Amino acid sequence: MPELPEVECVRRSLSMLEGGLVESVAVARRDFVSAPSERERRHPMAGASIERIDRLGKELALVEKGPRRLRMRLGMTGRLLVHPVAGRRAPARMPHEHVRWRVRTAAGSTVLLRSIDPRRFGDLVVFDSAEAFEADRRRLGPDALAVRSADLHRRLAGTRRAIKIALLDQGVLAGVGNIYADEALFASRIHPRTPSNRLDPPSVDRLARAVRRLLRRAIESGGTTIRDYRNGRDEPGTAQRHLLVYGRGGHPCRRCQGVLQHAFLGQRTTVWCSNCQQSVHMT
DNA sequence: AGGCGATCCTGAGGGC
DNA sequence: TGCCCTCAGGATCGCC
Repeated sequence: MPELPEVECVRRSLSMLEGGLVESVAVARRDFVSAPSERERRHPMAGASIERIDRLGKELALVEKGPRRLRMRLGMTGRLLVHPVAGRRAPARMPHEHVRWRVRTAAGSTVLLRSIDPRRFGDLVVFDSAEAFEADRRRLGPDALAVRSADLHRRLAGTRRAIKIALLDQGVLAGVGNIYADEALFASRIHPRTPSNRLDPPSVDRLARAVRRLLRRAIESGGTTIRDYRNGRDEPGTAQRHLLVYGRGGHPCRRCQGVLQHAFLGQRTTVWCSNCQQSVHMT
């Protein structure tokens, strides 16, 4: 469920971990973790000296001052929560808490990082080398927050798939999900069924600008919370207030007052305004 | 190549 | 109140 802005807000809320040391790890659900060895699967990132938490698209990575990398994907319902540990007693396991790390921070306090994911569409993957991690990351296209118009145009020129489908393909563009895809297409006045390779450079430029602006503003609002999303401090965001089309099928368009259309496209609910987004005429 | 369906799961919300 | 059905912010795989 979290898309790029939500994942970035989680990343920022984990900043106190940078420079910290992983003192212990407890895995409650081993099938939530993949790793190159059974030992690492049982104790992912044990003993790591944390260099930083980084992000590409919707994927986070815990990077140690050593060869290991932990890829963290939140799927639809994943959360990463950090909170201080007062005293020696560890808090009780939360429902669907699959892994917890005890971290001694650079500031000298002790915190708990917990991975919680009810639906388990997310996952945790340990890589034993920077090279293996980088190879995995090559699946992903450019980060949507900084995508260049010319780059996006080149990637869309090679496919006839509907633009809505292409935007959701993380190999084309990393970070856009169902909410921001619909919002960006509305903002740039592009019909979701438009074949990607039929978008001219000015249209792709409007789209790229809309994607960057919407994601940036959503981050500033702390992300979009429809139901589950919370950052690492368990705080919801407020970007849902700015949504113009997502979840509004059948309701009036904010721009022209016409009725917003909705249909399934690529197995995802897609909402658009057939008056404002006319780049393809329905047959 | 790409469209489609199934799959992995749990929980919230609506209708009756 | 309770039960059943539908839907959900994601990603992958196999089949045609």
